[in-house]
Amino acid sequence: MSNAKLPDEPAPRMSEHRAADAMVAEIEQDIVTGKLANGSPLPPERDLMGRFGISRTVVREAIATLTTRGLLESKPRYRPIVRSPGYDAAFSAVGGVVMHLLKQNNGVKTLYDVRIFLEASLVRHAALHARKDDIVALREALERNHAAIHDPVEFDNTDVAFHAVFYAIPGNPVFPAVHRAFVSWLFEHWQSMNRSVEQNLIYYAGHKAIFDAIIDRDPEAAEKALLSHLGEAWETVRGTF
Amino acid sequence: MSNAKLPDEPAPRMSEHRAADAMVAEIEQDIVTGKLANGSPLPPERDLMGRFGISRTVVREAIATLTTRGLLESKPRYRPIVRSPGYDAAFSAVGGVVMHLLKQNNGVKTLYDVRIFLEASLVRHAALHARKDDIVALREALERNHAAIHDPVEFDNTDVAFHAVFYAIPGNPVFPAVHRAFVSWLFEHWQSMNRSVEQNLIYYAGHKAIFDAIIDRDPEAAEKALLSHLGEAWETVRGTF
DNA sequence: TATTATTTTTGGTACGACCAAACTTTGTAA
DNA sequence: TTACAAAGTTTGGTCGTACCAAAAATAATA
Repeated sequence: MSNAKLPDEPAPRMSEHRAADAMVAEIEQDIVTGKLANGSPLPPERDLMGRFGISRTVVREAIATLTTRGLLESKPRYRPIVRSPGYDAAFSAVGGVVMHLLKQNNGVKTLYDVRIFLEASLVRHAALHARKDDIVALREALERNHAAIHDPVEFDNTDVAFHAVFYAIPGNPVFPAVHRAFVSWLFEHWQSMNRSVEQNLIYYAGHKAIFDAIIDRDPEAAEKALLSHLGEAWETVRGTF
Repeated sequence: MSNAKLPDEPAPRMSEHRAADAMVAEIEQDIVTGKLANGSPLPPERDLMGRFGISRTVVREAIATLTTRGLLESKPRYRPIVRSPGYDAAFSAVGGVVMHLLKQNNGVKTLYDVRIFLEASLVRHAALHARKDDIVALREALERNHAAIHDPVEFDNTDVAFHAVFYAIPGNPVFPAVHRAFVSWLFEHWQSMNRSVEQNLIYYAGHKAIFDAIIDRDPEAAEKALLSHLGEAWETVRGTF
């Protein structure tokens, strides 16, 4: 809430100053300007403390800050890796909180409902605005899904991939990122359930119904099919937590 | 040298272990179980280091971790405040990354488009499913907006409040949180522009058109009105960055 | 009782040190 | 010459101590 401090010049404010801010700001610049290439490791902490004239304590704090901002990716014993900010980074930053939210009352259902709402809008959008290549992508995804009906693992993958197409159609990079976030948050909750072939057939039928409605350019039917499909899916997994 | 030999842990398990993890896990528990009440301050760092048998360095690192997870809210010179995880916390956790994303190519437009997409779906939903009290809330928000046409600051507030109603109608706590996030991310980019009364009249007319469509239970008209309204708004602010 | 001065607490930062894991270089055998 | 293992060198993780200044708490005063 009140911690939205923009990286502005610290001229007027003073008491709000943190020693790590200087390094954070500069490294931030180096990353967005490409001076620090994406994927490259951050210089050693001992170098940084020399470069900025700060103690290692502060260097490490700065690194922590940059990590939470998604500009660095740091693993336990390794050098932090530079990451240019992206939409996926944004969502992965919330992973920690979301885990708690999912555990509390109706947390999973609440998030699943959001997914339903969004995806219903997306299929409606697809029915209205999907272009030829979008349709092709959908058809191919559907066929791959059909071909994997007897392969539990692959069916899940093609299932996710089919839905992913809808998130890609608007052409806005936020939606695919949202989808990946949904998958990573929700899927693992019922990942272990053993799908039967009959189950897969039902799911595939759901996908097919959505696809057909898209072909027919019928947003109402598409939305209805999607709602039905996701409703079924929920019923089969609601007991797994 | 003369340092007393600390009892080496006889069970140094896997190498993936971080010293701060123990404290993070325990405090996490204390927060979700309410042992640490929401809004209360975290115990002093020096107490924590005694309680967990770790150095202050590690205590501070644990605090940083808990902060990024949205379980603590720490201001520069003050004690961290306990915050039970909520959907708003999730979004504020991404604030840092989003700032960067907004600065890059079309960042604001990309996010604004998402807002348009979502809000279009929300007004459509409202047209179809709004209940009496939802309509009442909308009407009251609209009236307050009308009454504030000559008050630039208050007009902005009532503007936001009117749109907020749509995010509240589905009854899913995620949507209001999304709305607040949108506002905090997008609004400040054009907050400073001086609205004229004529401008406000146009905006109010947009709100009114949406409201009327809701009353008519006409989702198509509602969506169209919303699109038109947000399109106008975009045109007036697109130059401010 | 309200205000202000004073003491104590506590977070922010610095230094220095040590360990163990990761990274390099070197040495040796095939 | 090459492959691989041993030895040496970074470098991140953690600890401990110390000091300062800003909060918080307490005492003094109008």
